[in-house]
Amino acid sequence: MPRLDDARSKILETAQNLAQSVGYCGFSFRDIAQEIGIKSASIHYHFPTKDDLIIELSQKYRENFFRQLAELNRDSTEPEERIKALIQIFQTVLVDENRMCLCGMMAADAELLSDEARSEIMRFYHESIGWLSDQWAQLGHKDPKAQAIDTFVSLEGAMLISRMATSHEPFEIIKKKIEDTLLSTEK
Amino acid sequence: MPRLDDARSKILETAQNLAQSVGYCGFSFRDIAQEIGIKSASIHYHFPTKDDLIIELSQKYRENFFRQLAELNRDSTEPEERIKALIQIFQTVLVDENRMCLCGMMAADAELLSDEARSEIMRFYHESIGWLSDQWAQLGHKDPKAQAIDTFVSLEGAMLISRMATSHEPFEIIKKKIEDTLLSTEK
DNA sequence: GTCTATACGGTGATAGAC
DNA sequence: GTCTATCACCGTATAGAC
Repeated sequence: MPRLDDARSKILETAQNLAQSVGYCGFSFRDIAQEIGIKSASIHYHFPTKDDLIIELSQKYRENFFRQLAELNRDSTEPEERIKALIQIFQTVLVDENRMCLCGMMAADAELLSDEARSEIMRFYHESIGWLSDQWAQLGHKDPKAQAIDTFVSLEGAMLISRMATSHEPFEIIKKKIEDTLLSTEK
Repeated sequence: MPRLDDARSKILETAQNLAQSVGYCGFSFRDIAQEIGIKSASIHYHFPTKDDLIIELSQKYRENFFRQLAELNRDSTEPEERIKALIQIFQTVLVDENRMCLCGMMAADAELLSDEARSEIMRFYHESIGWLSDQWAQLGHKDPKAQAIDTFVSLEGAMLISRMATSHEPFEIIKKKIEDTLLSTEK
Protein backbone atom coordinates (compact mmCIF):
# COMPACT_ATOMS: atom_id res chain seq x y z
CA MET A 1 0.00 0.00 0.00
CA PRO A 2 1.66 3.21 -1.17
CA ARG A 3 1.85 6.09 1.25
CA LEU A 4 0.95 9.28 -0.55
CA ASP A 5 2.70 12.30 0.82
CA ASP A 6 0.24 14.94 -0.24
CA ALA A 7 -1.33 16.83 2.64
CA ARG A 8 -4.77 15.34 2.21
CA SER A 9 -3.48 11.78 2.55
CA LYS A 10 -1.28 12.71 5.48
CA ILE A 11 -4.24 14.24 7.27
CA LEU A 12 -6.32 11.11 6.71
CA GLU A 13 -3.56 8.80 7.82
CA THR A 14 -2.76 10.79 10.96
CA ALA A 15 -6.42 11.20 11.87
CA GLN A 16 -7.00 7.48 11.45
CA ASN A 17 -4.10 6.62 13.73
CA LEU A 18 -5.34 9.04 16.35
CA ALA A 19 -8.93 7.80 16.05
CA GLN A 20 -7.72 4.24 16.58
CA SER A 21 -5.72 5.31 19.64
CA VAL A 22 -7.89 7.80 21.51
CA GLY A 23 -11.27 7.76 19.80
CA TYR A 24 -13.43 10.39 18.18
CA CYS A 25 -13.33 13.12 20.81
CA GLY A 26 -9.87 12.22 22.07
CA PHE A 27 -8.08 14.13 19.34
CA SER A 28 -8.43 17.53 17.70
CA PHE A 29 -7.62 19.21 14.42
CA ARG A 30 -4.71 20.82 16.21
CA ASP A 31 -3.33 17.40 17.16
CA ILE A 32 -3.38 16.33 13.54
CA ALA A 33 -1.92 19.63 12.40
CA GLN A 34 0.95 19.47 14.87
CA GLU A 35 1.74 15.88 13.91
CA ILE A 36 2.17 16.67 10.23
CA GLY A 37 3.58 20.17 10.62
CA ILE A 38 0.82 22.38 9.31
CA LYS A 39 -1.84 24.59 10.91
CA SER A 40 -5.28 23.38 11.86
CA ALA A 41 -6.89 25.93 9.55
CA SER A 42 -5.26 24.14 6.63
CA ILE A 43 -7.08 20.95 7.54
CA HIS A 44 -10.42 22.71 7.21
CA TYR A 45 -9.53 23.45 3.60
CA HIS A 46 -9.47 19.69 2.90
CA PHE A 47 -12.16 18.68 5.39
CA PRO A 48 -14.60 21.46 6.30
CA THR A 49 -15.82 19.72 9.46
CA LYS A 50 -14.57 16.99 11.74
CA ASP A 51 -17.56 14.93 10.70
CA ASP A 52 -16.44 15.13 7.06
CA LEU A 53 -13.02 13.90 8.11
CA ILE A 54 -14.36 11.00 10.16
CA ILE A 55 -16.66 9.90 7.37
CA GLU A 56 -13.98 9.85 4.70
CA LEU A 57 -11.47 8.29 7.06
CA SER A 58 -13.94 5.51 7.86
CA GLN A 59 -14.66 4.92 4.19
CA LYS A 60 -10.96 4.69 3.39
CA TYR A 61 -10.37 2.36 6.33
CA ARG A 62 -13.16 0.08 5.15
CA GLU A 63 -12.03 0.13 1.52
CA ASN A 64 -8.46 -0.65 2.51
CA PHE A 65 -9.55 -3.43 4.85
CA PHE A 66 -11.71 -5.16 2.28
CA ARG A 67 -9.08 -4.69 -0.38
CA GLN A 68 -6.82 -6.78 1.83
CA LEU A 69 -9.56 -9.38 2.27
CA ALA A 70 -10.12 -9.46 -1.47
CA GLU A 71 -6.42 -10.18 -1.92
CA LEU A 72 -6.76 -13.01 0.56
CA ASN A 73 -9.62 -14.41 -1.48
CA ARG A 74 -7.42 -14.26 -4.56
CA ASP A 75 -4.22 -15.59 -3.00
CA SER A 76 -5.48 -18.20 -0.56
CA THR A 77 -7.45 -21.13 -1.79
CA GLU A 78 -8.43 -22.25 1.69
CA PRO A 79 -11.00 -20.32 3.77
CA GLU A 80 -9.10 -21.57 6.79
CA GLU A 81 -6.00 -19.66 5.73
CA ARG A 82 -8.07 -16.60 4.98
CA ILE A 83 -9.59 -16.47 8.44
CA LYS A 84 -6.14 -16.91 9.95
CA ALA A 85 -4.93 -14.04 7.79
CA LEU A 86 -7.78 -11.85 9.03
CA ILE A 87 -6.77 -12.58 12.60
CA GLN A 88 -3.22 -11.62 11.65
CA ILE A 89 -4.38 -8.25 10.34
CA PHE A 90 -5.99 -7.45 13.68
CA GLN A 91 -3.00 -8.80 15.57
CA THR A 92 -0.65 -6.50 13.70
CA VAL A 93 -2.83 -3.48 14.51
CA LEU A 94 -2.91 -4.44 18.17
CA VAL A 95 0.62 -5.69 18.78
CA ASP A 96 2.77 -3.68 16.36
CA GLU A 97 0.79 -0.44 16.39
CA ASN A 98 -0.92 -0.66 19.79
CA ARG A 99 -4.19 0.48 18.25
CA MET A 100 -7.79 -0.61 18.24
CA CYS A 101 -9.67 -1.59 15.15
CA LEU A 102 -11.31 1.64 13.99
CA CYS A 103 -14.70 -0.05 13.96
CA GLY A 104 -14.42 -1.10 17.59
CA MET A 105 -13.18 2.30 18.67
CA MET A 106 -15.93 4.15 16.83
CA ALA A 107 -18.41 1.65 18.26
CA ALA A 108 -17.51 2.97 21.70
CA ASP A 109 -18.04 6.50 20.41
CA ALA A 110 -21.20 5.60 18.52
CA GLU A 111 -23.41 8.01 20.45
CA LEU A 112 -21.15 10.91 19.55
CA LEU A 113 -21.08 10.25 15.80
CA SER A 114 -23.33 11.70 13.12
CA ASP A 115 -25.78 9.32 11.49
CA GLU A 116 -23.65 9.20 8.38
CA ALA A 117 -20.42 8.42 10.23
CA ARG A 118 -22.17 5.77 12.24
CA SER A 119 -23.64 4.22 9.09
CA GLU A 120 -20.17 3.98 7.68
CA ILE A 121 -18.97 2.07 10.75
CA MET A 122 -22.03 -0.19 10.61
CA ARG A 123 -21.22 -0.95 7.01
CA PHE A 124 -17.74 -2.08 8.03
CA TYR A 125 -19.32 -4.42 10.54
CA HIS A 126 -21.88 -5.88 8.15
CA GLU A 127 -19.37 -6.40 5.37
CA SER A 128 -17.03 -8.11 7.81
CA ILE A 129 -19.81 -10.44 8.88
CA GLY A 130 -20.62 -11.11 5.24
CA TRP A 131 -17.05 -12.02 4.39
CA LEU A 132 -16.60 -14.16 7.50
CA SER A 133 -19.93 -15.91 6.89
CA ASP A 134 -18.74 -16.88 3.43
CA GLN A 135 -15.56 -18.39 4.81
CA TRP A 136 -17.29 -20.36 7.56
CA ALA A 137 -19.94 -21.51 5.08
CA GLN A 138 -17.24 -22.79 2.73
CA LEU A 139 -15.79 -24.70 5.65
CA GLY A 140 -19.15 -26.36 6.16
CA HIS A 141 -20.00 -24.70 9.47
CA LYS A 142 -23.56 -25.45 10.45
CA ASP A 143 -24.33 -21.82 11.39
CA PRO A 144 -21.88 -19.65 9.43
CA LYS A 145 -23.46 -16.31 10.26
CA ALA A 146 -23.53 -16.92 14.00
CA GLN A 147 -19.96 -18.16 13.84
CA ALA A 148 -19.00 -15.07 11.83
CA ILE A 149 -20.51 -12.74 14.42
CA ASP A 150 -18.88 -14.73 17.22
CA THR A 151 -15.52 -14.45 15.48
CA PHE A 152 -15.77 -10.73 14.81
CA VAL A 153 -17.16 -9.76 18.21
CA SER A 154 -14.57 -11.86 20.05
CA LEU A 155 -11.72 -10.28 18.13
CA GLU A 156 -13.01 -6.76 18.78
CA GLY A 157 -13.42 -7.53 22.48
CA ALA A 158 -9.97 -9.08 22.57
CA MET A 159 -8.35 -6.01 21.06
CA LEU A 160 -10.27 -3.70 23.39
CA ILE A 161 -9.34 -5.56 26.56
CA SER A 162 -5.79 -6.43 25.56
CA ARG A 163 -4.95 -2.79 25.00
CA MET A 164 -6.40 -1.78 28.34
CA ALA A 165 -4.71 -4.61 30.22
CA THR A 166 -1.39 -4.05 28.38
CA SER A 167 -1.25 -7.78 27.78
CA HIS A 168 -1.67 -9.76 24.60
CA GLU A 169 -3.03 -12.70 26.54
CA PRO A 170 -6.72 -12.01 25.79
CA PHE A 171 -6.00 -11.72 22.08
CA GLU A 172 -3.91 -14.89 22.05
CA ILE A 173 -6.69 -16.81 23.79
CA ILE A 174 -9.33 -15.64 21.33
CA LYS A 175 -7.00 -16.38 18.45
CA LYS A 176 -6.46 -19.92 19.71
CA LYS A 177 -10.18 -20.39 20.25
CA ILE A 178 -10.95 -19.46 16.65
CA GLU A 179 -8.16 -21.71 15.38
CA ASP A 180 -9.56 -24.58 17.46
CA THR A 181 -12.97 -23.96 15.92
CA LEU A 182 -11.35 -24.05 12.49
CA LEU A 183 -9.82 -27.44 13.30
CA SER A 184 -13.07 -28.87 14.61
CA THR A 185 -15.19 -27.57 11.74
CA GLU A 186 -15.76 -30.38 9.28
CA LYS A 187 -15.58 -29.67 5.59
CA MET B 1 -29.41 -1.40 46.05
CA PRO B 2 -30.57 1.79 47.74
CA ARG B 3 -30.37 5.00 45.80
CA LEU B 4 -29.06 7.72 48.02
CA ASP B 5 -30.37 11.14 47.18
CA ASP B 6 -27.55 13.22 48.55
CA ALA B 7 -25.71 15.26 45.96
CA ARG B 8 -22.52 13.25 46.10
CA SER B 9 -24.31 10.01 45.24
CA LYS B 10 -26.34 11.69 42.53
CA ILE B 11 -23.16 13.02 40.95
CA LEU B 12 -21.56 9.60 41.00
CA GLU B 13 -24.62 7.90 39.58
CA THR B 14 -25.09 10.44 36.79
CA ALA B 15 -21.40 10.46 35.92
CA GLN B 16 -21.37 6.68 35.76
CA ASN B 17 -24.34 6.59 33.40
CA LEU B 18 -22.72 9.20 31.18
CA ALA B 19 -19.37 7.42 31.23
CA GLN B 20 -21.06 4.19 30.16
CA SER B 21 -22.86 6.00 27.33
CA VAL B 22 -20.35 8.43 25.84
CA GLY B 23 -17.03 7.62 27.48
CA TYR B 24 -14.53 9.65 29.45
CA CYS B 25 -14.21 12.72 27.28
CA GLY B 26 -17.76 12.55 25.95
CA PHE B 27 -19.28 14.25 28.97
CA SER B 28 -18.47 17.29 31.08
CA PHE B 29 -19.05 18.50 34.62
CA ARG B 30 -21.70 20.79 33.16
CA ASP B 31 -23.55 17.79 31.69
CA ILE B 32 -23.69 16.16 35.10
CA ALA B 33 -24.68 19.41 36.77
CA GLN B 34 -27.52 20.06 34.35
CA GLU B 35 -28.82 16.52 34.73
CA ILE B 36 -29.16 16.76 38.50
CA GLY B 37 -30.04 20.44 38.70
CA ILE B 38 -26.97 21.99 40.29
CA LYS B 39 -24.02 24.03 39.00
CA SER B 40 -20.77 22.53 37.81
CA ALA B 41 -18.81 24.43 40.47
CA SER B 42 -20.70 22.44 43.10
CA ILE B 43 -19.36 19.22 41.66
CA HIS B 44 -15.81 20.41 42.20
CA TYR B 45 -16.59 20.71 45.90
CA HIS B 46 -17.22 16.95 46.02
CA PHE B 47 -14.68 15.94 43.38
CA PRO B 48 -11.85 18.44 42.88
CA THR B 49 -10.85 17.03 39.47
CA LYS B 50 -12.47 14.90 36.80
CA ASP B 51 -9.83 12.29 37.50
CA ASP B 52 -10.96 12.10 41.13
CA LEU B 53 -14.51 11.57 39.94
CA ILE B 54 -13.60 8.85 37.46
CA ILE B 55 -11.50 7.00 40.02
CA GLU B 56 -14.19 6.95 42.69
CA LEU B 57 -16.88 6.15 40.15
CA SER B 58 -14.85 3.20 38.89
CA GLN B 59 -14.26 1.95 42.42
CA LYS B 60 -17.96 2.14 43.22
CA TYR B 61 -18.84 0.41 39.98
CA ARG B 62 -16.44 -2.41 40.76
CA GLU B 63 -17.59 -2.75 44.37
CA ASN B 64 -21.21 -2.83 43.32
CA PHE B 65 -20.52 -5.35 40.57
CA PHE B 66 -18.68 -7.75 42.83
CA ARG B 67 -21.24 -7.30 45.55
CA GLN B 68 -23.75 -8.67 43.06
CA LEU B 69 -21.43 -11.54 42.21
CA ALA B 70 -20.92 -12.29 45.90
CA GLU B 71 -24.69 -12.50 46.27
CA LEU B 72 -24.76 -14.95 43.39
CA ASN B 73 -22.16 -17.06 45.16
CA ARG B 74 -24.36 -17.05 48.25
CA ASP B 75 -27.70 -17.64 46.55
CA SER B 76 -26.82 -20.01 43.73
CA THR B 77 -25.29 -23.33 44.47
CA GLU B 78 -24.46 -24.03 40.86
CA PRO B 79 -21.62 -22.22 39.06
CA GLU B 80 -23.64 -22.72 35.90
CA GLU B 81 -26.42 -20.54 37.28
CA ARG B 82 -23.93 -17.96 38.46
CA ILE B 83 -22.38 -17.55 35.04
CA LYS B 84 -25.84 -17.23 33.52
CA ALA B 85 -26.64 -14.58 36.09
CA LEU B 86 -23.47 -12.67 35.17
CA ILE B 87 -24.54 -12.70 31.54
CA GLN B 88 -27.92 -11.39 32.65
CA ILE B 89 -26.30 -8.45 34.46
CA PHE B 90 -24.54 -7.40 31.26
CA GLN B 91 -27.67 -8.00 29.21
CA THR B 92 -29.68 -5.68 31.45
CA VAL B 93 -27.07 -2.93 31.08
CA LEU B 94 -27.08 -3.33 27.31
CA VAL B 95 -30.76 -3.94 26.57
CA ASP B 96 -32.61 -2.03 29.28
CA GLU B 97 -30.17 0.84 29.72
CA ASN B 98 -28.46 0.90 26.31
CA ARG B 99 -25.09 1.30 27.97
CA MET B 100 -21.67 -0.29 27.78
CA CYS B 101 -20.01 -2.00 30.66
CA LEU B 102 -17.93 0.73 32.28
CA CYS B 103 -14.82 -1.43 32.01
CA GLY B 104 -15.24 -1.85 28.26
CA MET B 105 -15.93 1.82 27.72
CA MET B 106 -12.96 2.94 29.81
CA ALA B 107 -10.86 0.35 27.98
CA ALA B 108 -11.53 2.29 24.79
CA ASP B 109 -10.50 5.49 26.60
CA ALA B 110 -7.53 3.84 28.30
CA GLU B 111 -4.95 6.17 26.73
CA LEU B 112 -6.78 9.20 28.09
CA LEU B 113 -6.99 8.01 31.69
CA SER B 114 -4.58 8.67 34.54
CA ASP B 115 -2.52 5.74 35.75
CA GLU B 116 -4.68 5.45 38.85
CA ALA B 117 -7.96 5.44 36.93
CA ARG B 118 -6.60 2.90 34.51
CA SER B 119 -5.40 0.70 37.36
CA GLU B 120 -8.89 0.76 38.77
CA ILE B 121 -10.33 -0.47 35.46
CA MET B 122 -7.64 -3.14 35.22
CA ARG B 123 -8.58 -4.31 38.67
CA PHE B 124 -12.18 -4.74 37.53
CA TYR B 125 -10.94 -6.89 34.66
CA HIS B 126 -8.65 -9.05 36.78
CA GLU B 127 -11.24 -9.63 39.48
CA SER B 128 -13.77 -10.57 36.83
CA ILE B 129 -11.37 -13.10 35.39
CA GLY B 130 -10.70 -14.42 38.88
CA TRP B 131 -14.38 -14.90 39.62
CA LEU B 132 -15.11 -16.47 36.23
CA SER B 133 -12.08 -18.76 36.53
CA ASP B 134 -13.44 -20.05 39.82
CA GLN B 135 -16.79 -20.84 38.27
CA TRP B 136 -15.35 -22.61 35.23
CA ALA B 137 -12.93 -24.51 37.48
CA GLN B 138 -15.79 -25.70 39.63
CA LEU B 139 -17.51 -26.90 36.49
CA GLY B 140 -14.42 -28.94 35.69
CA HIS B 141 -13.33 -26.98 32.67
CA LYS B 142 -9.90 -28.09 31.52
CA ASP B 143 -8.59 -24.51 31.13
CA PRO B 144 -10.68 -22.32 33.44
CA LYS B 145 -8.63 -19.17 33.09
CA ALA B 146 -8.59 -19.20 29.30
CA GLN B 147 -12.31 -19.91 29.31
CA ALA B 148 -12.82 -17.06 31.78
CA ILE B 149 -10.95 -14.61 29.56
CA ASP B 150 -12.83 -15.88 26.51
CA THR B 151 -16.13 -15.37 28.30
CA PHE B 152 -15.33 -11.88 29.53
CA VAL B 153 -13.78 -10.62 26.31
CA SER B 154 -16.62 -12.03 24.20
CA LEU B 155 -19.24 -10.34 26.37
CA GLU B 156 -17.44 -7.01 26.24
CA GLY B 157 -17.10 -7.25 22.47
CA ALA B 158 -20.74 -8.25 22.18
CA MET B 159 -21.90 -5.22 24.15
CA LEU B 160 -19.64 -2.91 22.18
CA ILE B 161 -20.80 -4.11 18.77
CA SER B 162 -24.47 -4.58 19.67
CA ARG B 163 -24.75 -0.98 20.79
CA MET B 164 -23.12 0.29 17.63
CA ALA B 165 -25.21 -1.93 15.35
CA THR B 166 -28.41 -1.19 17.30
CA SER B 167 -29.12 -4.90 17.33
CA HIS B 168 -29.04 -7.37 20.16
CA GLU B 169 -28.09 -10.16 17.79
CA PRO B 170 -24.35 -10.14 18.60
CA PHE B 171 -25.06 -10.31 22.31
CA GLU B 172 -27.60 -13.11 21.87
CA ILE B 173 -25.13 -15.13 19.83
CA ILE B 174 -22.37 -14.77 22.42
CA LYS B 175 -24.82 -15.58 25.18
CA LYS B 176 -25.88 -18.75 23.42
CA LYS B 177 -22.28 -19.72 22.75
CA ILE B 178 -21.40 -19.44 26.44
CA GLU B 179 -24.49 -21.41 27.41
CA ASP B 180 -23.52 -24.11 24.90
CA THR B 181 -20.07 -24.24 26.48
CA LEU B 182 -21.72 -24.60 29.88
CA LEU B 183 -23.73 -27.56 28.58
CA SER B 184 -20.72 -29.25 27.04
CA THR B 185 -18.45 -28.72 30.06
CA GLU B 186 -18.33 -31.91 32.06
CA LYS B 187 -18.48 -31.75 35.81
C1' DG C 1 -3.07 25.40 -0.26
C1' DT C 2 -1.33 27.28 3.59
C1' DC C 3 -0.93 30.93 6.47
C1' DT C 4 -2.36 34.53 10.42
C1' DA C 5 -5.84 36.17 12.96
C1' DT C 6 -9.92 35.65 15.13
C1' DA C 7 -14.55 34.33 16.60
C1' DC C 8 -17.05 31.91 19.96
C1' DG C 9 -18.73 28.28 22.69
C1' DG C 10 -17.24 24.56 25.73
C1' DT C 11 -14.00 22.75 29.37
C1' DG C 12 -11.88 21.91 33.87
C1' DA C 13 -10.96 24.51 37.58
C1' DT C 14 -10.80 28.32 41.33
C1' DA C 15 -12.20 32.41 44.42
C1' DG C 16 -15.20 34.21 47.27
C1' DA C 17 -20.16 35.48 48.64
C1' DC C 18 -23.99 33.41 50.92
C1' DG D 1 -22.74 23.01 50.18
C1' DT D 2 -24.13 25.66 46.65
C1' DC D 3 -23.98 29.68 44.29
C1' DT D 4 -22.08 33.57 40.88
C1' DA D 5 -18.37 35.11 38.58
C1' DT D 6 -14.40 34.37 36.37
C1' DC D 7 -10.27 32.30 34.49
C1' DA D 8 -7.12 30.23 31.00
C1' DC D 9 -7.29 27.08 27.73
C1' DC D 10 -8.91 24.16 24.03
C1' DG D 11 -12.33 22.98 20.58
C1' DT D 12 -14.27 23.62 15.78
C1' DA D 13 -14.71 26.76 12.47
C1' DT D 14 -14.24 31.02 9.33
C1' DA D 15 -12.24 35.26 6.84
C1' DG D 16 -8.97 36.99 4.26
C1' DA D 17 -3.88 37.75 3.09
C1' DC D 18 -0.27 35.57 0.50
